[in-house]
Amino acid sequence: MSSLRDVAERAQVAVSTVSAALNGTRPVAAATKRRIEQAAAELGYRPNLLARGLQSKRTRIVALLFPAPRSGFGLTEMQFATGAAEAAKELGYHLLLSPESAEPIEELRHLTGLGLVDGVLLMEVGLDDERTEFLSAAGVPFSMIGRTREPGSIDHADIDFAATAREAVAHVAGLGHRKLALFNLSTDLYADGYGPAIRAGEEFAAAARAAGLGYVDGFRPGSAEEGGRAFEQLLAAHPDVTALAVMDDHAAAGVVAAVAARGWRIPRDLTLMLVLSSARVAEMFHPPLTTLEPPGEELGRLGARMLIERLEGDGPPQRRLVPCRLVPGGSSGPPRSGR
Amino acid sequence: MSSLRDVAERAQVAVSTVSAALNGTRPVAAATKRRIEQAAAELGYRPNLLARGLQSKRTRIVALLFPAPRSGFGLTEMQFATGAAEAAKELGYHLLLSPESAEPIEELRHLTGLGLVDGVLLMEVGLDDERTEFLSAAGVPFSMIGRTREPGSIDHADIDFAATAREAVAHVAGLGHRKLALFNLSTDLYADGYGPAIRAGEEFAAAARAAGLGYVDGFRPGSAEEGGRAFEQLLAAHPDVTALAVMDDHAAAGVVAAVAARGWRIPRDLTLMLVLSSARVAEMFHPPLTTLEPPGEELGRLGARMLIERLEGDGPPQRRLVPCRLVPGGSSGPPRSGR
DNA sequence: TAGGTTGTGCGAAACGTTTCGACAACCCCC
DNA sequence: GGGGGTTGTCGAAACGTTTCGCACAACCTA
Repeated sequence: MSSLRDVAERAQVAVSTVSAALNGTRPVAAATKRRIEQAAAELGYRPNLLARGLQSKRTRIVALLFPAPRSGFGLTEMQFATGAAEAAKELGYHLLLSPESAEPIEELRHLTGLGLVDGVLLMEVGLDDERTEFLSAAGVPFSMIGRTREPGSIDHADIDFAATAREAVAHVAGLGHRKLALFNLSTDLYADGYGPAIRAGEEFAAAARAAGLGYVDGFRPGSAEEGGRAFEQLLAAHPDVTALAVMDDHAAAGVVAAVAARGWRIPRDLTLMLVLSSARVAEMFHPPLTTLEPPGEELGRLGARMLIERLEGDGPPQRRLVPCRLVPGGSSGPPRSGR
Repeated sequence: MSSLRDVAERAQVAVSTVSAALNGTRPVAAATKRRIEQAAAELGYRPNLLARGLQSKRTRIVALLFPAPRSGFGLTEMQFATGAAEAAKELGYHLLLSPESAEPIEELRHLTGLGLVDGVLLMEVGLDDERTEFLSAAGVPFSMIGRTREPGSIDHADIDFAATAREAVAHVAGLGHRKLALFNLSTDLYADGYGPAIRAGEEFAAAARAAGLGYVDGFRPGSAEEGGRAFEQLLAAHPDVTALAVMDDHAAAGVVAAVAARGWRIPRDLTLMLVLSSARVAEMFHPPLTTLEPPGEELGRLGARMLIERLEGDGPPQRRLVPCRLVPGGSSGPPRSGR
């Protein structure tokens, strides 16, 4: 690899002049500059990021803290990573994929102590997340995909659950339904204070109320079997429910099976929506399910972008909420008439 | 951040001694060493990776080249990334997630010219892959997940298609089936010379022949609709096929629907297997499909590990082939009797 | 013509490591 | 008690940048 010195020699100038010319950090005469640029091009010069980082204290590398995949992990989490990596690249940054294990704080201390990364991007943020406190205290710039209970002045990008719920409610209300039920994520996650589970629950309730729609809540099936059982219980307790939103895709599979088992058809007898799961999964069903697809890639992009903007200069804290995209499938229809 | 100099001052020794003591790179008296270690611990010293890399020409960072997600992207690709990141971490390395775009060679030139990464991990390797030639010529260490037509002496980890096919064939043969069909990946991928598609096709044919099993090939449905149609065509042309392996998960959904449409049941009338797709997807079906699940995480781990081993010292080129894991579902049974 | 103002380029220091030759102290043994 | 070997430590150079003070010429202004 050729270095700044090689370029300087070839262009017959001092090293510092080359640096200045290439970075535009201070004025250089046009002729000199041209000579330097040509020399650099001829040598195929690339600045050494390590040397640059060592001197400038800025590596232009950010880390994405990637939790150990829990069971429900899917495409969305991958999209966070790819979206963030792409956004970083567009802005001239690099993304480090840092798996997290059981000792997140210790690892964070290690990672940030290395001087390798300028900032950190957090995903799968809990309602109360010790990592945010650590990073704040350590003075390490960071942003979140998701959010804590009180994000305060921390940059974050998250799903707009309120808008998502409104859209879902409007969708079924527009078809004439009068009563909607929500199957939330599994009890385990819910009990952990998993943000999306909590917020989706709250916002669906609020949206239904605002729309004057009947609403049933409280089921949290985490598997196909539980999904089927929950569906039967739901109908037993609330026979007038005609539309159902399901957050766990396995549970949705169970519902589909239970619907078929009782001789019903979708969407004739039930309007079924998949919430926070990807359309790719929804297409696997027959008919393909109407889906509220989380904007994984965009959230990843936004998270990375706001982190980098914070690194470059400071503005007010940013918060970006993006609603899920409603992908109509074949599982939506008017409510079943009479009984 | 405290530096080596701070530690040296506190321990009352020279900087170079601290370096030697901490890295064990040359002997240091036990007492001195203890003093140094204590000083380091008290200061919470962490070596600066940039300075270290600048000097030693080794950053202990490897890049995973991540292609722009094509349509069929799924969990497996994510597992490559997470597996590789974890393996790297265990070995004291870091993983850079580098998205690829339309100009892979130019990007590769850029990335490797920066001096930031010690080596590169390639995934989604084509049968003829220009990236391998570039990297070889540039002298950049790399390994592959997947393989080119002629991997030669390049380290790689890939699916053991032969063993996978044998296992699938043995599975259905053991149930009494006499004739098996394979629905390969979509025509687009196949025509691109997508390795897994080609190799799976070859190996299934070979395994069936070796087992004395009838075998039908040539279908490449890439969607649910195409899957259903292919299934009807298959039965029309080969009514004696009783077992079917499908590689595209959407196509599998179409097959399931077509089976139901003609009043058949799985597994009573058809044994259906999903190949190269994840069990998580297979569970979405009713009944859950028997799956040959690709060892995504392990391949990621192996790829990273063999790259790092190559960086650390050299041995003979490594090749590791790992078969898919057979996850029995409810879609396997004896062949339908008579017609 | 003297003094100030630009415009341009240079050299040296610094970032935090690793590496390597030099060297002091000590021991052993003749 | 001095030569030769061993053991442990030091200091300086180097990696490839960026940054900053300074030098020097040319030009303008009074």
